[in-house]
Amino acid sequence: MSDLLERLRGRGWRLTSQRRVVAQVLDGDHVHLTADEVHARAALLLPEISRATVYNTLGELVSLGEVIEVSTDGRAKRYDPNAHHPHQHLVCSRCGMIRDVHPSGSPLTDLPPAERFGFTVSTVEVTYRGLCPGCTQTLSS
Amino acid sequence: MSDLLERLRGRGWRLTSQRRVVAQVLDGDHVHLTADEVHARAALLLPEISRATVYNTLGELVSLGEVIEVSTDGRAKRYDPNAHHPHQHLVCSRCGMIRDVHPSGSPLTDLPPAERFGFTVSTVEVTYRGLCPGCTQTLSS
DNA sequence: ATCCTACGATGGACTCAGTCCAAGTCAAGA
DNA sequence: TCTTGACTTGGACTGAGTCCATCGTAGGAT
Ligand SMILES: [Mn+2]
Ligand SMILES: [Mn+2]
Ligand SMILES: [Zn+2]
Ligand SMILES: [Zn+2]
Repeated sequence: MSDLLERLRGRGWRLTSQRRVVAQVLDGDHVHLTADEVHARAALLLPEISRATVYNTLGELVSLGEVIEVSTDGRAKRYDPNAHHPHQHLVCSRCGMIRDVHPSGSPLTDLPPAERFGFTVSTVEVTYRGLCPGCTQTLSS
Repeated sequence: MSDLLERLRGRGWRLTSQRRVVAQVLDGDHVHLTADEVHARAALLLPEISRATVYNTLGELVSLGEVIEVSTDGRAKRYDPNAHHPHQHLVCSRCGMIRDVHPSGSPLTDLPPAERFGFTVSTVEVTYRGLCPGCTQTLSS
């Protein structure tokens, strides 16, 4: 994720320790943390980082397109650093676990012009819901 | 929507004036109201109905499958009485307006077994995002 | 028609996620 | 090293939704 820090510097960002730590926490695959989880992990590395700063930084990363905001039903939004490889999500309706998935077909073209009602359609979001292996077992035993 | 009231009676529900009024407010096509909007409209017909009752009734209707809960990003959930005709949603990212749409293709089968990671996948939700005709014009002028 | 009571309604307190703001701090250019 | 505006901080605040003790009433029983 150090290339992310490079890109941010290129955009005129001040490289504060807080921003470095948030970027570090978001590094990896299949990462879908809530803001509070990001805050908790960041605080292990930089104890006095504030919740407000985590929210600010995540918001900035989202509007730069470096992180995707995933809103799952009623719970807290999740933040996904895997923004440069388009993908969809498979969510466990019991425990909330999320996996990245890559469906075949292109959902955007599945919406015929007659069904667009004059909208300028730009993105599509597909969420598969079901039970993860662990929860399937728990509920059937 | 009187058939809805019939079905509810069949399930042992007490037909209170509050439940009747909520059912009445939810009648119609392309209805996607927030809980507070349902409350406001219900209160025109039955002034002292409480927010808690609206939430309770909506929750019950959802778990009976009579109403669908649509969670749009960070805002309040919307409640959709069009539960017996499967459909997806087209949402204006600026003003929040929602239209029902019927994409071709079946998104559920677009997820190959290899991409299911042992999940028992039961539903799929597709949200198309873009600008409605009004907002497209506003932003381009 | 009246009574009974379990189911439902009420409103106010509470939680949780997220935003806002005034004051203090510090990264980085001069 | 100095300066300054961008950034951070913690606490107050908001909005959506839940919880709960208490009260009311739908509808079956008599
Ligand atoms: Mn993802
Ligand atoms: Mn709908
Ligand atoms: Zn699970
Ligand atoms: Zn619009």
